[in-house]
Amino acid sequence: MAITIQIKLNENLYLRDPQDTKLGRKIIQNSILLIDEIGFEDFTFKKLADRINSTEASVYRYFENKHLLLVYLLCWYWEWVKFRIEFNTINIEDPHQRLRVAIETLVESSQSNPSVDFVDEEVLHRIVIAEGSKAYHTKWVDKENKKGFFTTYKALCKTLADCISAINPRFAYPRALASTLLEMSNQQAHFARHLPSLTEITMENGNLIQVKQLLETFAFGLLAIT
Amino acid sequence: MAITIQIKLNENLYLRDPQDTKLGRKIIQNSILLIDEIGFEDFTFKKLADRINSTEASVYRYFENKHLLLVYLLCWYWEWVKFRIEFNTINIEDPHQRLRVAIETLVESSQSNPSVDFVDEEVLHRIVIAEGSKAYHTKWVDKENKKGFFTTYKALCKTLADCISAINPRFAYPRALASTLLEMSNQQAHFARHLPSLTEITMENGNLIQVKQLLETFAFGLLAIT
DNA sequence: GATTCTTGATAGTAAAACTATTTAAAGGTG
DNA sequence: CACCTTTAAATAGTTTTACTATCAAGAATC
Repeated sequence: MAITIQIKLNENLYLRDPQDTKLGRKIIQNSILLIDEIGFEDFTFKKLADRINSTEASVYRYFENKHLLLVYLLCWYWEWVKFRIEFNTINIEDPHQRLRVAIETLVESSQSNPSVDFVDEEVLHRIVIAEGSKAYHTKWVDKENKKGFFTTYKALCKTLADCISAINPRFAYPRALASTLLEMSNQQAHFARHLPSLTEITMENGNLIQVKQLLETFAFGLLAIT
Repeated sequence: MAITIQIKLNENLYLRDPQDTKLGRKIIQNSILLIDEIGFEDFTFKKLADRINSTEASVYRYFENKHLLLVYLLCWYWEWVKFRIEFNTINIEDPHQRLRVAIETLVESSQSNPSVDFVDEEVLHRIVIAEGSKAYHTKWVDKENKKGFFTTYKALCKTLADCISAINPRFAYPRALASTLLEMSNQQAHFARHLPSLTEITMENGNLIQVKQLLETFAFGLLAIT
């Protein structure tokens, strides 16, 4: 007996729900590991199939192409983050505290869903940092937005924006600040690792706490004054 | 008689300097237009070659692959922005005013270099907005960073960071704020166009002035308090 | 126990990404 | 200006990626 937290994603993301079958779960699990290892550009369904002792065509039964597989993984991640933020901020009245907890949850990559063993959340977070922006930097953005692929991300942005407006109703850019915080959390981690002169965040002793402080400085700094 | 402003880029970006030959300049000019039209994923050297009545192999003489061509274009853009910011802020002493002018220059995409007629700066700016992040979101970032491909971008970030530190020496994240402003200027424009609920910026009557105000609010809002 | 339905394997095609070789043109030298 | 050298560009490939069509085996249903 246990409570399991199942993540259900937009049906248009896949041809066959990968969570339903053994092969599907192997595809998710190993695509996360493989993309992390070799990067999204070098990642192919052929390489993935070889890794799981299956074939290219079998993978194509689940996902139309590798881009949609990536979007699936990113949706999975944001859905999980959104759940955790909602969970962690429930019953917290003070919007300052809500925003603080939301930011903390956002940068806490390691926390994993115990009921889903085929997703390594920490590795997935690395993928979000390294490849996340590729979800909406394509010529299909508008079509995919219409299909609802970015609904969770937008909802997450709204949650943060509502906090922001509650803290300071006179602040003119709640949604822009919210999306900037979401983007920064990954961007600055990416810079810390690859282009360190673009940020004060360092890789030493885990940049988790540093990113959290950075985001808090930005958010509360902007909201303190009108 | 006229002063011409020539942009010289890192030699490792190309196999043969495209600015030196007629074909090279046609490659630059038409790759900008073609990437803008069909997006970077669909862009191929074959399609480009057909468009300029040349061949794939001829294009390969100038650029190792399409990724390096994109990085070349992005470097071109940032080099031009950097020049304009330096030019526009020269002799301005007050760091507030320097930062204000820098932000304004940053969002002024339309201003073009009269001595280079084969680059449409406005179209190029659209490419930077849509595809810019792909420059350093690859598994080659570190190698390309070592080759100096991001030197200009980093220098631009430093210029802004120095302004920021001059305005408020006690602000703990000058470089992170600088890189965030650089990224935001394109990101928020991208959101305005494709995912409008993520920002207050709208597409109506040109989002130029709006992005400028947004960036100023962020920058000066964070620097006003300690 | 036959049949439909699902799932995975095999074998292919088309296009993209890149190379090697050949041909043409330009530039300089005796 | 004929010859040689150098460089640019075209032709014709190969390999890899992305994707499809067909087929076979096994499970579920009637």
